[in-house]
Amino acid sequence: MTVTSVHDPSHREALWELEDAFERGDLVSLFGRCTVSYEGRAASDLGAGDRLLVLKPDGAALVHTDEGRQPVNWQPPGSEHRAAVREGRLRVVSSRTNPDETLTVRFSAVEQLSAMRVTGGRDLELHGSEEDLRTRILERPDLVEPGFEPRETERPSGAGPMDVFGVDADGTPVVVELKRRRVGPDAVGQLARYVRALREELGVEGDGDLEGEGDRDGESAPEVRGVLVAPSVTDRAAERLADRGFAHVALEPAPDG
Amino acid sequence: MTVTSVHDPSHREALWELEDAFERGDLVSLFGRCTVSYEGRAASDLGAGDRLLVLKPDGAALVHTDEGRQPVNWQPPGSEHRAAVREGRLRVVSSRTNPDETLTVRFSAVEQLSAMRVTGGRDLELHGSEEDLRTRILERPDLVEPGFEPRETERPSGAGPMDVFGVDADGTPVVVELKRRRVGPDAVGQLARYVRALREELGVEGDGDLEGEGDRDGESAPEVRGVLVAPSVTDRAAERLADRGFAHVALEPAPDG
DNA sequence: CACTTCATATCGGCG
DNA sequence: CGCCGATGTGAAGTG
Repeated sequence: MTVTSVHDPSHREALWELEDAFERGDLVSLFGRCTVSYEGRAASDLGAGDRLLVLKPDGAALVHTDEGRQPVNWQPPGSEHRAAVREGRLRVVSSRTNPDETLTVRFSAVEQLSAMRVTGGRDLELHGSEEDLRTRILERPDLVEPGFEPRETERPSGAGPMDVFGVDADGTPVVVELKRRRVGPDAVGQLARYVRALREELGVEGDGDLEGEGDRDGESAPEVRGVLVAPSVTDRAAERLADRGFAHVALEPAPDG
Repeated sequence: MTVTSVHDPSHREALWELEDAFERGDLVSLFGRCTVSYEGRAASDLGAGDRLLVLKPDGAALVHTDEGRQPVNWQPPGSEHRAAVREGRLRVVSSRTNPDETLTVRFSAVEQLSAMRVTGGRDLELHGSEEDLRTRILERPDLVEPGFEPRETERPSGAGPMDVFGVDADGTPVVVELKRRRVGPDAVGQLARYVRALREELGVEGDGDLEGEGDRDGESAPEVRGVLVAPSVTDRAAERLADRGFAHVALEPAPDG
């Protein structure tokens, strides 16, 4: 039997089933009327109501209401689950250290408890990620611009690793920042940090990070260029790109949108 | 009866129960052997295995394995759930528009199905958020620095609303950026954007965003100051704060850690 | 709607 | 274990 299920169990029955399930390493689903409290990185309290509590053998705990993709309360993997009957209620506690945090669920009534043996694949094949975008660019560098030559991915810098480093048709160093979706100003800031770090590393004067310094329009170009590759950018991001003298290349992770 | 539960149902039985549950607006929990595919913002495939599928009346769908806080696949609230029996399997499809995306779960065998009527509170009382940190500072501005006077929260600027705007003991404008936990360089970039926008708005020359311009050490101070309030900062963030001439104030959302 | 920012973000990779 | 950045991030607030 891969699933054990009890309907409207007493707290004692529920406790036995829970402890057996923990022992077996089963995935547990508990539904009933409960209150929830959390203390750790923050603190929270949730009044009485019907919720679905999922306890995973890796230590994860999820409290779900009838709304939202996110659990209303949770505990990350690596926690330890314990159960007991106290003051006429079934108490389930999940806690961990580093950081210290504890989730406590107190059931006044359990309406359904299921313990399930889980087997089978967990490996998800995902397509359309930033890595796909990088692969696409390495295979067809001209999509960034004619004459672009990638030299290195994850190239280290004083500001962290840059997505793609290369040179343009003139041999000028180019820092490329990749985003799989439409981006805001933060991505431009990220690109700017890498460009700045590389300018310092190469001892390039550049024209700095400020707009309107006056020596960009015309002949003097920055000696390290920044290119943001993303499907699209917000207006604010576009302004900031212009300020910094960076380019935007509209490109999706996959050939079609 | 607030919970309907069936063990090892036939696909037909499961389908009836599912359709009834959708009709009633119940929360559904389905466990069994299945494959999962998604297509939308990205695309993914997941081979056969035992998983827990949760279907919420608000349109959210969650596929959970025995590991991780996050569902291995999901569909956001606002989606529409449909079920059918096709090719000897129970097929559950959840889809939405804007963006167009579809989650498909195909069960070769359903081992447990529960439909649960959910009532009761969803309102979580949370403490320790950034808003708590703001409240703390507004009540005790001296925690930022002696003589600090908050003037406005969420003050608009060309770079978006700043957390707290005020003046220091000398009457110099101060932009305060709040973070509830330890921060990296991105937070400094965010603060820098606000400071810069305010300098432009006030027509202040300032000393720019670049370090080493030479006119900071000594008499000439920036005419708009930036202060980052957070429990702690990373080394890289500290460097960047120093570059920009910004201050860090170590403070937690709540009086104790 | 789009844009921006917060989150008990979670998660993975690297040093 | 801390730092850093990606995520089909999600969710809230605002214009």
